[in-house]
Amino acid sequence: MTADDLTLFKKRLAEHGYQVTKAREATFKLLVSAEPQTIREILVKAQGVVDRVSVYRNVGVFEKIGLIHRVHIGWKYKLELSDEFVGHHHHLSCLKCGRVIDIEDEKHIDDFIKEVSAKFGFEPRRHQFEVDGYCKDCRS
Amino acid sequence: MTADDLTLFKKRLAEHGYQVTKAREATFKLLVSAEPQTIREILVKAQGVVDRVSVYRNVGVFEKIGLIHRVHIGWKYKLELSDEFVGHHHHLSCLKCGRVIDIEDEKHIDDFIKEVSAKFGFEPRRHQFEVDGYCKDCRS
DNA sequence: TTCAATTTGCAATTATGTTGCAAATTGGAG
DNA sequence: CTCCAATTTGCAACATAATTGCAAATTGAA
Repeated sequence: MTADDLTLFKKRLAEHGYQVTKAREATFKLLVSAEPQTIREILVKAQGVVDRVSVYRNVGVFEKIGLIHRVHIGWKYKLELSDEFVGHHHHLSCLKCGRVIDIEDEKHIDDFIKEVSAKFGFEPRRHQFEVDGYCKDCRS
Repeated sequence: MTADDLTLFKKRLAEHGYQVTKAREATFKLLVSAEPQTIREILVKAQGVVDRVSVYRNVGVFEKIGLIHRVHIGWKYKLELSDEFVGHHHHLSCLKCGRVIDIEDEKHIDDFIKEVSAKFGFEPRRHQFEVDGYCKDCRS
């Protein structure tokens, strides 16, 4: 993670009236260390450093202020940094090996969202797109 | 639900070597009664009729043989009948009132999946697309 | 440095999902 | 229709995930 990421992180917390604490900084760094990852993976890494409960609570805070979001990959959800850190993208998720491939697209998806939102008078805020299947190495 | 739906349901169970039981039929009817809905909502309705454990087990069976699938709406997952019952579609989900609007699209999404799958040698099996935002009545 | 407000960690609780097993149900053979 | 092996059910117990109350510690602003 870059120094800028950390600065932005602190800025966002302050903007929303949250304090910058050791637990929050540590938890954020765990989130950045690999992604997307499950809450379970984060809890394991947090062992002895940040309490389970604080991890849950702060992940909740981070989500609320838009620092991270949940992506549903297969059954479980994983946590991922928000677009301002990693850029907007979607996922190809391998059903066999679990590999996640980031994909970009603004044309198809955004066009579609605009079109359908206009049709229903809907005001879109977030979207998620995910494709499950078999990656190059796992297809038989 | 139509009589045809029930017939198809029984046919699919038989095809996969599963018995048609009262618990399964009751659970399927609960699934059809509203959708998409959370497992929790189904468990409440199943009170005194079908045991928790059997609901979980049969929902698992239904998923496995493709009668239903999970859709991730906001945080939670909901259960929805598969395409052969309700047709392939996606969702606009209201962050305020929870309303779910079904939307159709084959052009944008399918084109994009084809394009990106070819690029990465990926073999797509399922996909999910969801837009969260505010519906006509809830936008301020 | 001081202090009110926020946040943390712990213990306890609730929610969600799973497993083993005896009893009941199902569906096919006769 | 009756019988029976195989499947399925419901119960109790267990496992895992997430939340809550509260005293003690930390934070940041004066």
